[in-house]
Amino acid sequence: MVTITDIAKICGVSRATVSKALNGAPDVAPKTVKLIREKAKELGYLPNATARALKMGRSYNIGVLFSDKTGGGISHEYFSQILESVKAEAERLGYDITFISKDLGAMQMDYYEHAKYRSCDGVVIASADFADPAIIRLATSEIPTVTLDYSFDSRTSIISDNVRGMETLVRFAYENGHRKLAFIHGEMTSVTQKRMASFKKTCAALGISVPREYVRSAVYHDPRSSGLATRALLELPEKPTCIFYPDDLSFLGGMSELERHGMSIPIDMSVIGYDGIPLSQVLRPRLSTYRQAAERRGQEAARSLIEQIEHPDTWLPQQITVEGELLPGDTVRKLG
Amino acid sequence: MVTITDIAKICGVSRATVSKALNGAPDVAPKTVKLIREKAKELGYLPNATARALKMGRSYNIGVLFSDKTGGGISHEYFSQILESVKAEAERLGYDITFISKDLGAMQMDYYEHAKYRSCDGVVIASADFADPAIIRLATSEIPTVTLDYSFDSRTSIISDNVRGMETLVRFAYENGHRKLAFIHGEMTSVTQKRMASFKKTCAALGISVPREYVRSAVYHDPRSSGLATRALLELPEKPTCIFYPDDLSFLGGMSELERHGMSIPIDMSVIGYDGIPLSQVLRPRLSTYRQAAERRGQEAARSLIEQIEHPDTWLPQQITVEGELLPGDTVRKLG
DNA sequence: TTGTATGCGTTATCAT
DNA sequence: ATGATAACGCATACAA
Repeated sequence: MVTITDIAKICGVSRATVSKALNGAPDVAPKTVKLIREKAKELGYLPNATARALKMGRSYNIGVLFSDKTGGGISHEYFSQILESVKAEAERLGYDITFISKDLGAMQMDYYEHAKYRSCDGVVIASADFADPAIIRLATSEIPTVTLDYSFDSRTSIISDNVRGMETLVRFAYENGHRKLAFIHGEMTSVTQKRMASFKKTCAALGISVPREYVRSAVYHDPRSSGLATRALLELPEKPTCIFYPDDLSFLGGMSELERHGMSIPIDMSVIGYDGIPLSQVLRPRLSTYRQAAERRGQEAARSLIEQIEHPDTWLPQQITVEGELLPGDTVRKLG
Repeated sequence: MVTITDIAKICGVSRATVSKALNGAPDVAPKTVKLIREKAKELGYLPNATARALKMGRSYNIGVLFSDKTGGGISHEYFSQILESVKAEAERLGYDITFISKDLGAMQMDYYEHAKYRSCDGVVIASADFADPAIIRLATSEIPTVTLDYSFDSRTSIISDNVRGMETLVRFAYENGHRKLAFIHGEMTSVTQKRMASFKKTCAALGISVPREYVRSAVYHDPRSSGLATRALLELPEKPTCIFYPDDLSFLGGMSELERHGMSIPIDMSVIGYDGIPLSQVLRPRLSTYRQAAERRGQEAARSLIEQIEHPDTWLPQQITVEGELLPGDTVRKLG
């Protein structure tokens, strides 16, 4: 391994000078800089991030936290899109990313400890159970953090406009003549609460009454449970004309169930998803859904986290709302 | 930050003793160990991976390389499954993972340099363009590596049984009475070559002749291009009875195209995918495909890489083949 | 403009 | 059984 010491010897200067020259310090003679840079390149010198981190107290490494428990593991398209955009933006700004988890090998540590252990400059918390004490510990620690879809006091968060999103979808169904709307929701997180409240509020504003039995619970990203909820809805004496699903993936469970009943979408039943993952627009008919801009959200998360890391003095916590958009698709039938 | 120096002071011993006690060295008095461990816990001491890495020359950190160019970005379900399983196995063995990419921030480095810069103990190379000089440099360097679906000389690789997989699928179609098989393939990688060769060889063995125009090219994980290929097949005077797609996701493009032509699967056309991602079995009808055990492959990759890192003396390069399995699904019609 | 000295937190060697 | 010391590679305050 080539170190600055090697370069110093060859160039006949001190290590300090090499370090300065390589880092663009102003107080080194131009020709010395040139010589050093040339030799460094020639020898294939590479800075050692580890040593640099130890010395500077900055690792240029940010943690990313995906707790799979919530059904938001990285293999779900929506979250992998977020991961990919966080990664891209972080790398653009010169940071690497490391996954933060519980229990690394034999040592048992919680999220906070893991992040400290790896000297992460900050952590993006995506898809986690925000009631978990371990998450709370991390999010309220001295480590800079950014959370997605949940706000901790005096912390920055990237919030999707769940209220507006759901309102948009309900109005879309309404404008297409639907008055019997069924709502299948995921686990009771704060996101779920917002969407459900917005659903009910918008319905009320439009003069639509939602019977108790039109609201069913399921699990996010789990087609099976949404399939069961769909079946229950189809067994009602008075069926809805449009079903809202917790997310696009969950809709697939409903799709199967509808086909099993010999029903065609949207002729016999209209459906609406949430998320707007690429898959939803590849299906035929295209799913009517609300697109949460995953890339923009991941990018914002990384950007604002690094902003906080690099300018802690001028930084202020904020809730950044990233707006989504309606993807009309073809699964909501126009009712006479 | 609590360091061993703090603990040493409080316990009235030297830093060396603390280090030994914490790492379970045999030459420390049991009661000293007890005292030190207690105080460490009390103070909330955490080892510093950075300092440890610098001193030991081992980072307990492995790189993961997904080059997006190949259309195998992490947001594709198959690759995110691999990522997730690599992560799980690495963590189980006490390693963190870091993404390796080109061009970190302002500094431009190639993959090899990035891995060195972060002191990775090894790298899992998944989904890359193996003709890329930068990949070759990394894979033939002194850094331990494991590749997926491509073998470098004297390196270990995790190979999926593409030959057997394709043979299985062709025979499956044959047994269901199909004799007119069309084949849509992805970009010409070594994997593609193997699958195509196996397709043709198996057809030949079964006495099936494959007209030139039944073989079309598309792009992996790109429904659109497979849709176009499908359209071309449907315009032939003599249509095939069964279409093979490059992968499950690509099939979705074909699905749309078939529906546009008013054709129903599998009544009017049989189709076969590849990969066996969860999505494929959520669709109705269930896709007939070949499941590559992504989790097992990711796990094997991590396991064998760490094996190599920790026991370089007894380690031997090997090609590990992970077998897949036929998922019969319901998209291949039984022909009279 | 350049060099010297020091320390970041840890582990390893060799005395004591 | 314990401790003093050096070293890993780097950046920086300060001296020259």
